[in-house]
Amino acid sequence: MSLNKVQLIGNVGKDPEVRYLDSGVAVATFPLATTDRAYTLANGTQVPERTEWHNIVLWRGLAETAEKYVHKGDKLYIEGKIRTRSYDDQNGVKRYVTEIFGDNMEMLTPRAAQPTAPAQPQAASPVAAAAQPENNPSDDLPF
Amino acid sequence: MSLNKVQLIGNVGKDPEVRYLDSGVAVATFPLATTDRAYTLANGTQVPERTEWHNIVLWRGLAETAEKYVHKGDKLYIEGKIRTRSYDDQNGVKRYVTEIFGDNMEMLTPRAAQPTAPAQPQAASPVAAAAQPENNPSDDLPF
Amino acid sequence: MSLNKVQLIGNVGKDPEVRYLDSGVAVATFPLATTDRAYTLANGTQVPERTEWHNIVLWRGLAETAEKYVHKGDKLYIEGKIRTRSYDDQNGVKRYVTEIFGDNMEMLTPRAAQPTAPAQPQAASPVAAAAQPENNPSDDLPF
Amino acid sequence: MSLNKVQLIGNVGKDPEVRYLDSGVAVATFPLATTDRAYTLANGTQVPERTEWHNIVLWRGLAETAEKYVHKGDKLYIEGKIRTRSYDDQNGVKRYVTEIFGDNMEMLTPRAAQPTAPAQPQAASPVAAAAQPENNPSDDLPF
DNA sequence: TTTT
DNA sequence: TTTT
Repeated sequence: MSLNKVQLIGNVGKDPEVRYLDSGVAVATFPLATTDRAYTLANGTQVPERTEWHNIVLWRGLAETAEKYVHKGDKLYIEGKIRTRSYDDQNGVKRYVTEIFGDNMEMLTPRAAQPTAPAQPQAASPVAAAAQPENNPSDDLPF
Repeated sequence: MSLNKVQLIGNVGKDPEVRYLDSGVAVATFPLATTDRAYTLANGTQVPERTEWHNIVLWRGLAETAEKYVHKGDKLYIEGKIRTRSYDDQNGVKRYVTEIFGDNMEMLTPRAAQPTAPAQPQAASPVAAAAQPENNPSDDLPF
Repeated sequence: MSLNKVQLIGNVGKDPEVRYLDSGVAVATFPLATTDRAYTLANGTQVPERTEWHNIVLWRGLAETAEKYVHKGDKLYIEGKIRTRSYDDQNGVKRYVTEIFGDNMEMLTPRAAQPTAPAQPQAASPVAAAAQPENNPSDDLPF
Repeated sequence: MSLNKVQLIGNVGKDPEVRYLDSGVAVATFPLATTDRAYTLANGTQVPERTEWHNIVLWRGLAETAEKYVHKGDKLYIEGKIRTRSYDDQNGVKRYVTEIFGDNMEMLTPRAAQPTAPAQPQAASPVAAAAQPENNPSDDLPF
């Protein structure tokens, strides 16, 4: 009885940072920018272009794909959910950060010619992947 | 070349607060809860139910519709975009809040029998509305 | 590098028909209606309400959930992909039918009070389900 | 109480065909291909890549944008609704065709360097556009 | 602060 | 063939 879905097409602001939890689970994080075009209102007001930065978080297989194939400047499609997390800052004040937990990603930047794939029959293209059941948190994940 | 889209189905946490800007533009805000069901991982870990609260912001016609028809507890479909806004807290520290600017809303809670509509020819049902072109910010909006 | 996504909120036109393939895989089909409201154009033209019927196809776990819990008249959220299939009609003429292969479903019609669940520890609610990896076709599926 | 939404990222199969109704309203049609990757089932079955062709229909401003900027081979994001239409074939048999009425489009193929825009300050980029209220049918539209 |  |  609930839906929490986000879809973004934007540009990667920095190369992904990938860390591995003790369990071996990969987590990738990077910023993604979406930009609203400038436009002019009926009353003549000019609303300037505006860029929104999204904190993308990917897990497991998607994180590993991002580590290998996603780079600063790439255009990506990301589908996932909104997740707000709280933490205490250095002054002990509770802070909130909103992240997008991606469960589907499509790379929209054409790749340079791939090196001929060495003998990996019927392997699906690695540059896109839907979250597998393993995109579930496990004990040592912070949620 | 950009997409910033959010779709939520959830429950309204509080009656909308509606204010009117000097220009007469209505702005409605209210919290919406989406809930991920509990589930059990392959390894037996139980991940509990988790509720995410979204700060919904509606403008103009949608805000007026919300003022009239949206109530605490209602189930809603909201479509819109993610928007992060910063402000200085009472200590002058920069804070961020992420909001969902809705541009489409569908009310999913069946209404009690409506009083027979008194002579209002061809008026579309008011309980759902897509943002009109006027869902644009105007000078006195804070962005 | 591709996206084919459909999201529907509508009403079930008939109880689902469920069949089981030789492999034991369940397939459910039913029609779902979405309705565009009537509205009046700027030039005064009245565009009447219009209902679109979608052919929903669910596989495996989702089909079994539909068999148990989905009924004519229910309001559903369905997420999936568009799939066009061809067949030869009785005159040997090629015909096309477009279906929605659902991979996520949320039941939006509140259920009558459920009988108290008899001892089924930590089972997630059955009335909503995301496609599991097994929502993949198998040999004896017609695609 | 209803949602009929389609989102596609795919490649344009042919240059758009654009016609103008007597009212001056532009209508563009073209095929768009989305492709599911090949994959291998747990049981070893190989499911081959599969391409789905979608009949895209754009109206008014979007149609004019498509006429100017969309070409065979381009990658597009299209958002819209599913619409099934019937017609009688040459034998008087009723046939159905499912189309996607787009109301939002983003061009994902980077354009060659644009000729320097001749003095048109603050004009929004023309290569993307959301349907305006005028994306409504008018009397002389076939629906 | 909602709902199941 | 649903629903408001």
